[in-house]
Amino acid sequence: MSFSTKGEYGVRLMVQLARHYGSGPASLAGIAAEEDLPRAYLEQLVVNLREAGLVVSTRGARGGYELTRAPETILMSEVLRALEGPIAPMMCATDDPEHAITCDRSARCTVNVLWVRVRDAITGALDSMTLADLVPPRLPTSPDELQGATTNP
Amino acid sequence: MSFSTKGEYGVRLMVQLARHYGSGPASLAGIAAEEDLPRAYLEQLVVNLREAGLVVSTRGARGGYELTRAPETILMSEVLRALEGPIAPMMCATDDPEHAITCDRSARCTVNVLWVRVRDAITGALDSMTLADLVPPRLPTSPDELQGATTNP
DNA sequence: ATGATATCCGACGAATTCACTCGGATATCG
DNA sequence: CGATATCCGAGTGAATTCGTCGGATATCAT
Repeated sequence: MSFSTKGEYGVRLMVQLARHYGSGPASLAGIAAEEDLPRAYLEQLVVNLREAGLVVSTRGARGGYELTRAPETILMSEVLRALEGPIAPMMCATDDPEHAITCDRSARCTVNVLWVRVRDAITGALDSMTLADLVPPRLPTSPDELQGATTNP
Repeated sequence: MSFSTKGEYGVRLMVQLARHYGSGPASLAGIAAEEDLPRAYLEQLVVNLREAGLVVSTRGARGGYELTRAPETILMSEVLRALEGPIAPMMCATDDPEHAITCDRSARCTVNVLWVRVRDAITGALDSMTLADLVPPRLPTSPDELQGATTNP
């Protein structure tokens, strides 16, 4: 019962992109270095994020990835769905109406309600957080930050 | 992001034991037949349930397994912890204080709060349900059920 | 006592998934 | 042109999952 590294690394990747939000594209090589993650593996993860429309890429030198929306508007449920597929603690309780599989036991199956409740609990928690909630706050101790940074813009 | 068949089969096994609760031990062979599950595999799962003190076994002919407590008092969180180990969507957010592993990134890691919230959501959902909630209600349509069964005992 | 029924226990194995790596094609900036 | 990136498909070693199998032990019924 756990998320894979796809979810873990992907979320950390997205947090980094959130930090760079508004300052042009960030390269995977840079993020891989900052987070100490395998670059080639991130390359695979980011495909899902791009296909989900959460990030856009610009190719070539000085290229990279950036968020398509402000971090405050990106729900963690969206991120994890993109990375790990539909949220479903059991195949008979999937999030995705497309992949909904009614098991042959559906009639007499009383266990289903358990998985549905667990699923709803998970999606509820993920819906309640945005990427912005995971971005580490800028420490106001550094003098050069007092220039443009304001706590109440 | 899903539970394994260990969790699925184990819960179904426990539901069957809940149905037989009070009528002596139920054999794995019988349950495997009722639920259409591989008997030899159930044998492995039930070890965890026994070690967790949720069931007791009686060996020999007419033996089997039975719940150690009433279904109403058995939380689903207990069942799934016995079957799948500590509830932890990520290793840095485990349920079990023994296995608590503070990752080396703990200081600067802002993502941890996400997994903790997800974990708490899951455990909350599992804590809110007991085995009794998953036992299919007896249908009152059968005449011979009207004898001893009452909706308000 | 004997045989049928069960749990108990360890080992084994096939299939799948995980967590990557590698090589090269394509696009863009300076 | 050349450095820097994304893009894309394929491959791989290790681990996990999902079982199976064989036999030892314990108990009940006859």
